[in-house]
Amino acid sequence: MPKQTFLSLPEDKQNTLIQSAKKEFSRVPLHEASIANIIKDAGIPRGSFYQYFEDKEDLYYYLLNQVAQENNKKLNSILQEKKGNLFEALFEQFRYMISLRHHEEHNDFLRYAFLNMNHRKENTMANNIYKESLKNERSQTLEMVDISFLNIEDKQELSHVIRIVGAITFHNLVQVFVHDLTDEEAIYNYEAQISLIKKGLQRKEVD
Amino acid sequence: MPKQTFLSLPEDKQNTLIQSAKKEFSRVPLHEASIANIIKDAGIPRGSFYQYFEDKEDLYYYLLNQVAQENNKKLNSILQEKKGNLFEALFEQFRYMISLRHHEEHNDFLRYAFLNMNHRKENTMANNIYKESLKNERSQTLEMVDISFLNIEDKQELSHVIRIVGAITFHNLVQVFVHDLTDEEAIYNYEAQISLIKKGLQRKEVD
DNA sequence: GATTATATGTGACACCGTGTCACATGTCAA
DNA sequence: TTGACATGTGACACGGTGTCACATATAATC
Repeated sequence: MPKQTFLSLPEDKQNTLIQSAKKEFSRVPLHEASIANIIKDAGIPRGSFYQYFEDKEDLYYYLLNQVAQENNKKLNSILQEKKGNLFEALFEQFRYMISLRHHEEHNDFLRYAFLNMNHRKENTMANNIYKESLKNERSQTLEMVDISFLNIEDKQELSHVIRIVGAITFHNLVQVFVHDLTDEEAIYNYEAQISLIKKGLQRKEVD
Repeated sequence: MPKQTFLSLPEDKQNTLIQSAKKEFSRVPLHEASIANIIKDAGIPRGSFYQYFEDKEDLYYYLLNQVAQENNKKLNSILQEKKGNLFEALFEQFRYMISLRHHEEHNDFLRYAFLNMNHRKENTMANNIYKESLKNERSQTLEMVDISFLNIEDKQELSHVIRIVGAITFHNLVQVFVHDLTDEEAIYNYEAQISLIKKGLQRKEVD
């Protein structure tokens, strides 16, 4: 998290730094990005940077979290629209996520995020839904899922469902960027996989 | 891949370097590991290192690939033992993977690998099964799966099944290390999730 | 065995990025 | 005006990387 010093900064100065940071994180993946470039672009001295953030990661995950919160809002609105049907909402959200590639609003920020997806980034993107689902904490998003669509006994099992679809969704998103899939290819694969887990991977006994 | 120079080295000199590398990669995650430490421990000059490997990653993925090949052999033998039943084989393999934590043979090498799992590491660990499944290349492992256990039309769909169970398996392995789960917790979660995707996530219509 | 060519070993060095610290400047209250 | 505290600043020490000119070994040819 940014230090208080940063949050007290006039908004335009915050934005300048954020823009420069996004620019750098869109140029190269996190581990290649340099604070030197960010402050040069933003025109602030090195010492100031460390008044605002702990380090490069601190700034990066602050930005990623902002993006994640936008996505989360989107997911919530889709879930509402789909009346709690998790699978339909997932498709819609997946389509939305891969469509973001074509807007250049976030430049290659998301692209590099997915190309170098790891546990921490995934958790940030998932907005801690994983954690909340485990601890049965109230989560606006989870509350909206209508479990009557799901083949589970109780709400407890929902956390496993969330982890399953989460893992598959992230895996597919990574594939999109790694293999530069077209929207059609990406959606085809994702639908194939979600369809499989919906109906079950195990062949039913022939009675 | 190591350069020819390294492969031509007398075996004991290769091993010294490999041991030092494993030591360093067990001390800290890849991005914090330093060539300086490895060569100091192995007692070889800096210039020599670059005769043998392109860089730190080159060495790291060479080691990870060795571990992956061992795991792959293990998986093959389990698949044979389980007569091609993918799900039973997965359980067994999962148990085996988490049991590795308790041997200190690989020290914390695997631990840091999973704590910082990303696309490239996952792909290396999966031994390119993903790729092979996509391109319908012959893969010893894939050939051993008896698809008559699976709810799929043709062999083509097997690639989606592999990606699904792969994504879930890796997700669970990462959780093991991130949350320091006990063997029991880890197995319980994994079984719950595999069981769900076997029978299907979607509630069957009540006729 | 002498000579040449080719491969491998070596470590000093230039380069670059990080995080810190002593000092400068601003803010605000007494 | 003064002092106390917060914030701004950039030079610097540190540590890591990859390279390059040179040294040494190995092999091949006469």
